Amino acid sequence: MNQQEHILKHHDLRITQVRLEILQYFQNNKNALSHADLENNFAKKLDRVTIYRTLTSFLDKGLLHKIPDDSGIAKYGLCHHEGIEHTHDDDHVHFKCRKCEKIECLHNLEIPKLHLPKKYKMESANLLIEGICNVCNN
Amino acid sequence: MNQQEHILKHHDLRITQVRLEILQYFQNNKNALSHADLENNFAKKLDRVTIYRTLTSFLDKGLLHKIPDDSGIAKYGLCHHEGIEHTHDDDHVHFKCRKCEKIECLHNLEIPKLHLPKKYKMESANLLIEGICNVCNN
DNA sequence: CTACTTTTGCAACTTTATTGCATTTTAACA
DNA sequence: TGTTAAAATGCAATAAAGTTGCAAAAGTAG
Repeated sequence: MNQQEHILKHHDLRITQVRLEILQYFQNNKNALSHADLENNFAKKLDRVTIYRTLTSFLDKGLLHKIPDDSGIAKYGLCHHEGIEHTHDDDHVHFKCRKCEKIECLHNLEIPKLHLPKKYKMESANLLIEGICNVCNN
Repeated sequence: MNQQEHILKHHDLRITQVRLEILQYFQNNKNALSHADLENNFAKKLDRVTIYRTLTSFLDKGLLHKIPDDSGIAKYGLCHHEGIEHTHDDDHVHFKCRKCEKIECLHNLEIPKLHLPKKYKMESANLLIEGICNVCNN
């Protein structure tokens, strides 16, 4: 059983050709991907609906997370605890470049603690930073 | 000239019946609103397209801001410097309730400073916190 | 009031996402 | 390994979200 198969198994997902390919594509790509990105990449090869359903099941099983974005188009990124055991990391920092429009996860950054108003209970947090990324900043 | 008319004028927007009503609706509603929310509220009264275009022009003129959300549906909230002069506040903290699904702006909170990796330039930041809001937390 | 510009509503269309169902693939177990 | 039950896939149809072009109506400056 190779690495990807292991990851699927570990997330309680059946091992299928489609899932292996989509997982691989996410692994090869450090940026957040939308359904449209996948559809283009797998043009003719995979059905639109299959891609939607694969994204949904990856999401349900905690292999992917949704990335909040103000574009109005859902984007997804790998959760970075596929290796072996790890508690789920609910907090993410994402960076969206104003120039190239790409979104990436900044895994090494932590969201600072914050004091919420009374009776609010925080369960997760997502910080979206916009600006110019290291590639475009020359 | 009443308060709303003043706000429109101040944002370089023509004063029209449609805009006054939509602005009023945002003012009466402390939560983030989607196009669908407006469409329901103004059912039959306003055209879908007019609502889209009004949202867009409010956005362009800085009267509304988009709220990043992982639902894949664009949401909008009032920028809180309509009163008189004020520099544009690019940073927002939003709270989304897992129960009632409502999103609200937490105006009094500030996003803590963060140290970005080399060559990244930050221009704005949006923090989305999910959990249970004060109303649902009983 | 007039002339000009912007906004609105309608119709058509594109893009994004969902649902139902028949067929194929996966995985468990004899 | 072959058989079977359950889940995944592809296709067709449909729904929901967002956009474009154009003519009529409303707003604004002189």
